[in-house]
Amino acid sequence: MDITGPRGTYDILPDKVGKWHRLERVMRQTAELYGYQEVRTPLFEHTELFARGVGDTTDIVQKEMYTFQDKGGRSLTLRPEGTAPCARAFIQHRVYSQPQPTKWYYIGPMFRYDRPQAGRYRQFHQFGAETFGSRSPAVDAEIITLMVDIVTRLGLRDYEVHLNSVGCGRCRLEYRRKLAEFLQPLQAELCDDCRKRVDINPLRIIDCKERRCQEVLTGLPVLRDYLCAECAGHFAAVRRYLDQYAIAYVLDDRLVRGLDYYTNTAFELHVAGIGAQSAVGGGGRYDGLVAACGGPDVPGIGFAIGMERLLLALEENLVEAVLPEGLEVFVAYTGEECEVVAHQVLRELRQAGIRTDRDYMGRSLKAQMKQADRLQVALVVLIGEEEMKKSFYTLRDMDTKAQYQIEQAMLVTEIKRILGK
RNA sequence: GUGGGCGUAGCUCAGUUGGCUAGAGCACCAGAUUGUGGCUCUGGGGGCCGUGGGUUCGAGUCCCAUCGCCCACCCCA
Repeated sequence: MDITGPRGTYDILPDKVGKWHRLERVMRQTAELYGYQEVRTPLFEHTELFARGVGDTTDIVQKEMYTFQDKGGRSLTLRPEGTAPCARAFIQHRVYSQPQPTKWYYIGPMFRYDRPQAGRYRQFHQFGAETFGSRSPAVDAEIITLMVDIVTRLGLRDYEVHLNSVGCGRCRLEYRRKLAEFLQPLQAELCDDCRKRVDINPLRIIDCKERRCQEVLTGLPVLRDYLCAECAGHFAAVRRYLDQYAIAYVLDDRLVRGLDYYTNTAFELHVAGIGAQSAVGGGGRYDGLVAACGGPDVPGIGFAIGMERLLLALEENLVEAVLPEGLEVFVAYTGEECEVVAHQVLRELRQAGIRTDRDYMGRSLKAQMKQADRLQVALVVLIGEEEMKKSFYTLRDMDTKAQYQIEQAMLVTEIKRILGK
């Protein structure tokens, strides 16, 4: 075998799928508890949407997108995140003309071309929630509360919520001046990336991970100190709402989102011990995004949770999986003549809503019993020559090993009775 | 894009200073008085030892390349 799945992808086989069902179920239930409704958008969009909606100075757009041309020559991109597609759908269907706010959630695969490592894949899954249409700080708090609620309901215990505010365009203008003043004499000491960022996107320098940069940057002015009165008030209100619910968080000066349409609140959910990629979730307010995508001036805020990372973090706290609906009855038979009858009985049981299977491997009766045992069925219907001759079926209880003859016409009724159906 | 580790049966792994038909456990299949499961016993199938070159009388074992996986940098979920 030399064909394998593409790099950075993986298969979720049946033995693991129960954990995913559980994740998805809790996420949906919790979001709906908060009044969010599911939205499903395409897995690919016009490349332009992400260039504008994510920002073309970001790593995502610059080097991580799966972009291709379709046969009509359009440039399309597999979605690297879920917010821009939501904004697009919000605008395209003029949802803003409905009563606001609009509260949506989504769940599904995202695609980024990046070197895989622990907790990082090229196709990965996100749960996300977005609220459009309200500037209220109570909404910021709600969205953070929802994120925390989901992970705690799933059993996550050791996590940290990081919180910051990046203000609005006006505050940042002021801050950028201060930042430029501060960086001016230090430029030569910054890393190559940061030297480029000085002009393109100076805010990104703040959270540069290069040790040298971090040393150079001690004493860097803190963005939060330059918030305008309105933004400072908004942030204070968000914090009050979080405190009211006793949602713990740590203020993080280095938590930044660099693009112009990201405003005010920014937050991330971190978990230690799942590898270098400790961010399990993150989000923030993006009051300029809808307008940037060609819509009206409608504010928004949202977050996304990386499901693979959450699963990693949950592994130790053992998530109980949703168990699949196992089989209830196995129809065993001997010989060709009985096979035809067994096939008919199989049909009748299934039509009666009883989860039933039979042998397709030409197994001996002994092997069929073994298979029935492996499948963990409660009952086996045995159809052999003797049963045929005397027109009955043998019904065996696999737990008690009790076995008795039953009139053929009574089989379905009897099985239903035993199974309590 | 950069660096490190690893690649032997379906799975988890052994495989001595390179030496005869490459092993174990689990799984799978078949038997153990011919119509019956879970335990036990016996037997069996299954491996281009990631791939391609090279060194050698001889390579799973050494060298080179390549691919893949894992981890880390960068970045993010």
